[in-house]
Amino acid sequence: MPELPEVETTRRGIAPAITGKRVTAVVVRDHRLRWPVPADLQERLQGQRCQAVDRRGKYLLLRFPSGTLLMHLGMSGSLRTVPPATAVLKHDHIDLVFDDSLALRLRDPRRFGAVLWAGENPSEHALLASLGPEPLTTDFSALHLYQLSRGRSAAVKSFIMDNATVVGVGNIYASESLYLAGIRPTRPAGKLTRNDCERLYTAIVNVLTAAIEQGGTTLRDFAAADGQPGYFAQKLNVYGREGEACHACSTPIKALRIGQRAAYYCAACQR
DNA sequence: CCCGATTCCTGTAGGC
DNA sequence: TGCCTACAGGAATCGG
Repeated sequence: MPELPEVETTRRGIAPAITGKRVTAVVVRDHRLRWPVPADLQERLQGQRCQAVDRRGKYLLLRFPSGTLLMHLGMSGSLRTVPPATAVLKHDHIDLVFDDSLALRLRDPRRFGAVLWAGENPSEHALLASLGPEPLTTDFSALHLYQLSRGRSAAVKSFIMDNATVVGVGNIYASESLYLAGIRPTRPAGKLTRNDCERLYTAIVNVLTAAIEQGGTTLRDFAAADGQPGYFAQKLNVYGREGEACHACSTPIKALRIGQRAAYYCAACQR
């Protein structure tokens, strides 16, 4: 399930492989993603050189002279760099072929991902315009969490998973961050103290940073551009560990549903 | 504005 | 073994 660390791992994998290379072919085998893949992708990209691969939240931004290609991995998407002749498997929906020698191949079984053309000012694109701060930059802070949460009754877990609060925190890292911060996921966001927000801020930054260092979390589908899994799953404290012992106090981890999503926490360590 | 529920999709796991 | 159902979740969208 690609969250920020998985998308960043993907970015780091594909950027050196395609930056500076020219698109020689675009193959769209299935245009039915979250939104239809633009029919004019080939003519927009043909002959264009990829200038950079950036990331905004969980979106990858492939920069070309004529504009930016937005890619989102949804929940089951992955990007690999493969020789163009590599056998196509089920769910391999799109190839961007570079210099006739390398294909950037999008695989997405559940098709929740997106590939969209954003033009020359992608930050003005509707999908990017209202995103909150990047968690690993100085745009994000404890004060931001504190101020934005005032008067909010939603559970803090829903609050930090909202991309308007901060980008990149999905279901796994939300539970992990709240565990590290010692905060129950059900707490109304508006009841967080300044100190809570300090600990939550630090926890989010630390957990995302550590996950990137491990190449992300592979539970089932996720793989980096070279096909390798991420190893952060070995470091999870609460996610998916219902009934297992808390690493700190041995209390069995509890699970519940918040906003139709599984949440995991230690009732002893988190208040 | 805010918030919770619904929706999209397919593979997998669990129950019987 | 096979069939059925529930569940996984990013995030837009909708209804209250």
